[in-house]
Amino acid sequence: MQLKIEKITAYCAANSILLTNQQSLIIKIITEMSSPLTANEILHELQKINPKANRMTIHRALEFLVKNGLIHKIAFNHTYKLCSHLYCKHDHHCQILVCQECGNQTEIHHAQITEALLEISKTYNFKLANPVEITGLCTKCQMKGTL
Amino acid sequence: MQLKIEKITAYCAANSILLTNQQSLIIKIITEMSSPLTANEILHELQKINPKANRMTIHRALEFLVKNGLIHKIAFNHTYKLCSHLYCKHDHHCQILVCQECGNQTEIHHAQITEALLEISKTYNFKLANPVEITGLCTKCQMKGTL
DNA sequence: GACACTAATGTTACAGTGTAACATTATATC
DNA sequence: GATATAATGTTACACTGTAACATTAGTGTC
Repeated sequence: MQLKIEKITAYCAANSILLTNQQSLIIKIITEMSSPLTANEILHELQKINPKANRMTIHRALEFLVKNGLIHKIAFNHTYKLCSHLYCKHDHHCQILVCQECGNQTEIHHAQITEALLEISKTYNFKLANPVEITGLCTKCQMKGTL
Repeated sequence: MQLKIEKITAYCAANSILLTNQQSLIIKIITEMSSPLTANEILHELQKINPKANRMTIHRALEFLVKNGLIHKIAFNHTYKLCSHLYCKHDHHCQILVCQECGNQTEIHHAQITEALLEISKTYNFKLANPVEITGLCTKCQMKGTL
């Protein structure tokens, strides 16, 4: 965990990103939680430290963090998670397998898809954002369905 | 336009999907609009015909239509659009380029990505849903950004 | 047709996500 | 310290979606 925080600090320094206290707190909350969090969940955590915090606090910070590439927003279930660029070697493109049932997310970096995406980007003159969300059913939830 | 409606009817017949009047109206609204609609936009259209219609009406119908493969829900900007299976030859997998700025959507069927997705599905035992949303900036909005 | 049963729809109330507009507080710069 | 700028707090709002229950419409059985 400490490792992740250190990498975030290093990343910010390297990209001259200045985090305020509140922004640091929020990214710390996201880092420390094992699963992706919704804005509300982050808010509840933050309010334990800063009772004045409210929705705006969260959304402004999240917008900032997303814009600076520190976290991903997963549109499918409105969750936010640490961007893996910060603690793995993969560089640019990532894909996230999102389970429609349980919301579980698996971040992958698949060369074949990445390559295809780059081709699409050229063909359609479409500037790719990250990550690509691939929705479906995880192994567990497929099993549940057949019970 | 008429063509699309006919294909929908044929698809429903072939898959023994029975649409109620209201469901038919809603899919007609989605079909007739050129761009993907939000639930609210569909509601406003529907209320012109059925003033009693409300949010529940829409969401129940949309859920039904999504489940039966007639329409896609685009999580990124909460819009619904006709599923292209109904009027094109492509069979299973489709990808949608969603512009983060203007919301414009381009549906594509890219063999390379489809192939990669099938591989991922096997590797991770992940049952794919449709479509894959690829977010980014469309050509127009890239231009705007540089002005 | 009367009845029961089921599915669809209407109604009300709520929770969650996100933004706009403006007020206040911190922070930096001179 | 005065001033400008950025961040945060506050209030109010719009939109998306669901839960729970009431009502209506449709279907089959007798």
